[in-house]
Amino acid sequence: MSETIEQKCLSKGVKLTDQRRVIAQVMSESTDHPDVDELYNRVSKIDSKISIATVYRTVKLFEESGILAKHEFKGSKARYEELNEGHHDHLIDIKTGEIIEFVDEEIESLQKKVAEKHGYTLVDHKLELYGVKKK
Amino acid sequence: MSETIEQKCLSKGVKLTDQRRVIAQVMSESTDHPDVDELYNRVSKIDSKISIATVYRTVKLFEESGILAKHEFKGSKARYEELNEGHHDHLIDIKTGEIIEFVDEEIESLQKKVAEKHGYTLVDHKLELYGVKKK
DNA sequence: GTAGATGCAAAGTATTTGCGACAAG
DNA sequence: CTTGTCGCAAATACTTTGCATCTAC
Repeated sequence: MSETIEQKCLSKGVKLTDQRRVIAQVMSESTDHPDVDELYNRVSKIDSKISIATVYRTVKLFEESGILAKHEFKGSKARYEELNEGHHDHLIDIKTGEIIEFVDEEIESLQKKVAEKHGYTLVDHKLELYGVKKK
Repeated sequence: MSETIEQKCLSKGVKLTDQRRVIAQVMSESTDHPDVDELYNRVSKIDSKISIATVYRTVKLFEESGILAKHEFKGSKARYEELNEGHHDHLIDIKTGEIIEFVDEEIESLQKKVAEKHGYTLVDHKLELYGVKKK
């Protein structure tokens, strides 16, 4: 098991409050990719006094601190997931909305190569595959 | 030179109006990837009576008809570009916002392979590279 | 002639922010 | 103590929509 979100906050100098601890806990326990509304719902069950403004402020802060990753999949709201060492991309089922995570080293290295070819150093990338389940 | 947007509308059964013709013309002449506001500005210079609601309605219609492609690059507004046969992905300069188009067949086929491996048929994908210019 | 398009302003979403009260370090 | 955070409600940004009118086919 790697560092918890709380530990990451400490090591990155992000002040911990009760609200942030609850949000961190909920994100850690989420295996899906909740949007802010959904996250707010889950957080509210633990502490109903936390406002949605705080949830917005916190996910933004965590994102800027490299603790959470924000995804804006096709035409839907922003969704978040915990960022761990293992980078991965997403395959989205366009029928069900299910999200599958995957890693493909070959694609990763080709991306770097493409950027280099155009005189750029690759800093970040986004790869989303949209598909339908084969019968 | 390939089909104009007007021709595409005709072949796809999209009714042509003066407003749509102006929007089509502006998009054809744009070599960048304008957002709705910018498109509205350009369109207004030709016909100042066209409303922004019509611009929104038209880009949506054109997108659904496969005439325009909508992109939602990191944290910015939706941007549009004309869709031609040649599919391509984007390399975005994170310093200047400049957008470079590229095609890499190898990555394309690997994407299909990844989807297949997970039991999916690839329907669509999004690949964005973010980089900084090398000195 | 009729179904669909337009302009306008009002209504929706998603997200951010000003401010006074409050809490972490 | 002091700086940053919180909750609240209002504000903002982007996009959609109801309705009366108009237009392409």
